[in-house]
Amino acid sequence: MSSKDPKSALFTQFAAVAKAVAHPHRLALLEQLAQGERSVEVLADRIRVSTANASQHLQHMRRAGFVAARREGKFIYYSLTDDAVLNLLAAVRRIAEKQLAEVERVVRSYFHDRDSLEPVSRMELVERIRADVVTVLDVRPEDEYALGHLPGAVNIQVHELEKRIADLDPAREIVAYCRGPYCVLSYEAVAALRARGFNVRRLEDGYPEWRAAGLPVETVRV
Amino acid sequence: MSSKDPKSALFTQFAAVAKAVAHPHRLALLEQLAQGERSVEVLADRIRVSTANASQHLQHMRRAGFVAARREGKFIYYSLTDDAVLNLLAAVRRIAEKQLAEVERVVRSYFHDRDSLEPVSRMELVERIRADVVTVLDVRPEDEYALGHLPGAVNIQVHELEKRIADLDPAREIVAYCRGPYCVLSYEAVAALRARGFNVRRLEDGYPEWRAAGLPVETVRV
DNA sequence: CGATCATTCAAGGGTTTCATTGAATGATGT
DNA sequence: ACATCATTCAATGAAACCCTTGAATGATCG
Repeated sequence: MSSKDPKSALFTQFAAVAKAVAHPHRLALLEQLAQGERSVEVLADRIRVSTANASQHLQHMRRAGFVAARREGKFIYYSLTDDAVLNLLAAVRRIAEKQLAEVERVVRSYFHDRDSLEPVSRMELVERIRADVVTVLDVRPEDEYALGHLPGAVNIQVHELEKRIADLDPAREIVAYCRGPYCVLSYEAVAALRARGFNVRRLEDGYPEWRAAGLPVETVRV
Repeated sequence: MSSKDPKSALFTQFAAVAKAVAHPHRLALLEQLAQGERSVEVLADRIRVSTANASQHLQHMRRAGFVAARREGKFIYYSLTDDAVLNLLAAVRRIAEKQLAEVERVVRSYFHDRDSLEPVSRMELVERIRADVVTVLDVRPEDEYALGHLPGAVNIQVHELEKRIADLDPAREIVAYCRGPYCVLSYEAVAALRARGFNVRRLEDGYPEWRAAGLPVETVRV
């Protein structure tokens, strides 16, 4: 490792960083961690892998400096150490979107008819929140909402939309958001609410990108 | 591959993109390609691997959409398909610099005393070129210079500096640049010229970053 | 056409990575 | 102290990756 010439030693280090994001499970873990701190068990459960497996991947990323572990009681909470990791993920996504036909295909078949949903940009949403002309809808699970959400956002999960439809003002435009650009939940919410006649659009990205952009967030007090 | 659920299919695609940069040789190839088009043999020679091996890595990256191949005569020239790849590399570098102590150590021991060299930012150099108060010095090999260089740059390689020292005006400040932030050549040039009493600094990045930033470049006519 | 050269292909063996399993660790609560 | 629970460790086998070697391809040139 350090017996090679310095130039290739550097490339070896850079490659180690890239390897840390070069596995589907690790990307899934990072997406979860971008929402906030999580215990190993919760993470393993969310991405549907065994606890031991999740633990191994997390340690791999800890060695690369991507995540940090904190013990509290009998749980160990992992979190991102640096928002630069989000930039790396964004760079990977951008290339994948542009260059892999396969991604386009998957996205289209999964997020049916993406274009018709006309996503709202972050800046546009900032304006509309200030002008108080939109209802911001957070469709993530309650615990993620509690760890942080957009200012004034209402938290209703997709499967509860029908039950709590009365909480939404049909006269106001709604902007729904979720975990990130590839999170399904907000697509589903938009589809469901449109079927009910609401004027609703998606935010282009999700909560982590909003926070990383330095825009204000709220948390639920415990 | 496509039998899995769409979410993990997406992550698999993203991981494939990351894997394309997750090997030291591939990173080295990309650094070379960032300078411009190159044939397989030249690339293999530059990074000191066998032709077959270089060919394999190049094909790996072609499958990922990073590079394109063009046949001309009996040579096949590879080139970057997209400047977004440079963003990805920059994101990897930034994380490595920030989080891997090892990188810092290697950089320090190799690029002795980096800080004392006070790099010049791109914007600062643009100003100084416009004011015509600097000599811009390109220390890369002649063929890379020919493919593209900063406006008005003089091309002198490090091993020829002594011979051509008369070509440089000792009264003007010199800004040296090279292939990229981790290219040794410009460090060596700065050290050599300082020893001769010149007022000389490095450009913070290199030619590829300059071009990717949309700044003007010149090429040598054939 | 036949020779030559750059590149790619195909097969091999060696190494690394990955998921699973069951045991070990370390903190909590009785 | 003992039982419990979350996490990590260690070992195993399977799969993926990587480099080398030698043959195949496809273009140029005599």
